[in-house]
Amino acid sequence: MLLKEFAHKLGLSQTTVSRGLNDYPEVNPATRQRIREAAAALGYRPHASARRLATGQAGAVGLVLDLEGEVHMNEFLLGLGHDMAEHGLDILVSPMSPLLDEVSVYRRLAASKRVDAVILHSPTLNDATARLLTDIGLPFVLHGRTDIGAPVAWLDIDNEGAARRATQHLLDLGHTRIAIVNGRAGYTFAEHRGKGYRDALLARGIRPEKRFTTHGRFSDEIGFRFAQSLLEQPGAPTAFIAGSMMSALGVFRAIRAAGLTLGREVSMIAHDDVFPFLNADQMVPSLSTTRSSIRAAGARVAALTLQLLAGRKADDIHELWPVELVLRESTGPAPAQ
Amino acid sequence: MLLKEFAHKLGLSQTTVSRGLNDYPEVNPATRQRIREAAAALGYRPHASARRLATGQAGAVGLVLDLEGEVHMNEFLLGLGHDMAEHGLDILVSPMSPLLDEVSVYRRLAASKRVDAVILHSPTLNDATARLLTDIGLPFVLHGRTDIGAPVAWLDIDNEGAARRATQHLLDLGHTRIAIVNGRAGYTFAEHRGKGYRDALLARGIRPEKRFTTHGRFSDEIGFRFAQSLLEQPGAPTAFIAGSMMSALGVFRAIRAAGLTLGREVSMIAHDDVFPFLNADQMVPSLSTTRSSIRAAGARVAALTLQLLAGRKADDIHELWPVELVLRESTGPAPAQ
DNA sequence: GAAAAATTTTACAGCGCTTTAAATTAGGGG
DNA sequence: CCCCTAATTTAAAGCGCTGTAAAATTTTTC
Repeated sequence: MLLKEFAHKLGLSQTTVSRGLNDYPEVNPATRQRIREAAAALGYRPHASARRLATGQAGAVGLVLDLEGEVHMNEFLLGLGHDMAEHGLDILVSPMSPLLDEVSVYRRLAASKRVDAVILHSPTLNDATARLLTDIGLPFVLHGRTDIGAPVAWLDIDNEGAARRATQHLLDLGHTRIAIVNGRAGYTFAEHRGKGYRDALLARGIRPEKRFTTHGRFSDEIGFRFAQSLLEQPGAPTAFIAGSMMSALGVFRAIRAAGLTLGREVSMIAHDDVFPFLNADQMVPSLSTTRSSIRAAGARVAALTLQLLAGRKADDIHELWPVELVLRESTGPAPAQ
Repeated sequence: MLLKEFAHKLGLSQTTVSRGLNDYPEVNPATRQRIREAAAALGYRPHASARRLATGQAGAVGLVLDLEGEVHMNEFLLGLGHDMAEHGLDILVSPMSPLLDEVSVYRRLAASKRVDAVILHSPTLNDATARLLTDIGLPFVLHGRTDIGAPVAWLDIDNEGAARRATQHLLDLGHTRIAIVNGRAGYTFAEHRGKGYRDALLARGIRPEKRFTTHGRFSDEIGFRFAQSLLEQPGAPTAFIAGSMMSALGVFRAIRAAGLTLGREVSMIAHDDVFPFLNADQMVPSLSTTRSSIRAAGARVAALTLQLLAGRKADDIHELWPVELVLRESTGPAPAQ
């Protein structure tokens, strides 16, 4: 049904109906009520494209995803969804494939005014995409952080602090050879975690060994290979920090394959983004983790995006979330030499 | 930049430029070429909303996702993305949250003409959403199958055949007590798998035992609990069929926890949707699987959706993909009594 | 070089909505 | 009961593009 017909049925002009639905103050409350009810009853909804053309707003936010080997996006999306739906904003997803050029994807979104803002994730320390969007003038909210010498709205978790605390805790337990399965080099979260890890070691006078760090996408396989190769070396680590639950599974597998027991001969702390299908608490032994809900982050990013669109300055939108350290059975005192 | 300005720069009329970009035959090839190049060089893109309003096409497909505990969607999206991007179609994702009502989400998409079609996944045997969309008249392509007594465009994998062959293979190896971690009851894929499993057993004169089947969302935890409880019972199963790699992880963990060896005392075949972060081939022992790439399915669903929008009859769009059985180390002869 | 075909242009009517400006109605005060 | 102001409602002008119609121009054909 179109506005014309709907308004006619109500015996009102199109203008009044439109205003009634769009919270214009000059509409008689009783009239507004009547319009609202009729819209719900008859299922009238303004034609999205017409509305967008008239208002000049796209009514959508973009999400350009590099999903290859990505496991977090589901949860993030789940968080994002509710607020966006509530405000009538569409989420427009552009999965990147190796064949697509990221720059042109963004330029297309911007030039054709398909989105009002974009949500960015997994930035590098000096993120090219963030710079591009700044140049284009397309507003964006970053899940993570980057330093591009320009105002950026962001929400990030304290990866550095999380890694530092995890490392400190392992040190407190007497571990001195601690290995870390980190994310891909260059990405802010991975660099921050690396810094927290190294700083904690250095603070205790331990020089980080290069062989104790690996970088890569989070997968069972990479965790397994890294841990397996280390565990068969002399001077093997007695503790691992895993960047994700996926890597933790692999490390766990390698520990077991080496005939060792997690929580006794070898300790591990994993970073847990809180996936419903992989529960650190339910594992045997249960897994100590640095925990931060990526779903909650998604929900908050949605709210921040709405604020950005409502006019709040990007420079004013910065949130750093603390990460909790949850100790369970996978961490124990370092074995005696 | 708007059409008016762009056309002016080219010294052409808006009509010619519009036609040039939209493949009208009456445009001189040389002119068309010039328009194309200028558009690329100057970054001109028609205003999406204006175009949509004028053409009456939404230029987008909807994806209403129940992401809770869902792990497949990433891969599916990745498959979907390329073709959609190539045809300039947006993917509009509506993550469902418990607070949102699915019916109203679809009605909203339809009434406001936000999408030209919808992609549905994980249907039940007689899917309410499919019926709703049929009633509303919103075209859709189903990833999976349902029987609603009306034409439905679908692409599905042969879940029944996959489960049957997996079960048969285990029977061939001498297993008679075979347990299955199935998906949520009522969902077509789970029912089909259940049927394949039971038929294979019955064909060998074995009555399926109720305790050997569990239904639920795919997670490490459910696999673990189910397998653990069965393995400590008398007459424990000697083989498992896991509905997903996630459940397989849990079953594997329970087998190990029971002091048994996968591939020797206990066999397992898992269904593998081919996730980059969880590789059946790389596990120790490597996992026998029924395999079907969900990413490939996504890519094909995109193509089918485009065909549907191009006018192909829904009734004419049915694809059933075979599932391959890949034998690796996790399956072996049933242990002697 | 005229006729026919191909290409481009002008002109404009929408697409369905929002929003500005103008008109109408209602509410008070005198 | 009329006038003035405030509260509501309405008519009409876009938003930027596509697509139809008809005229104008260029190119091709014989």
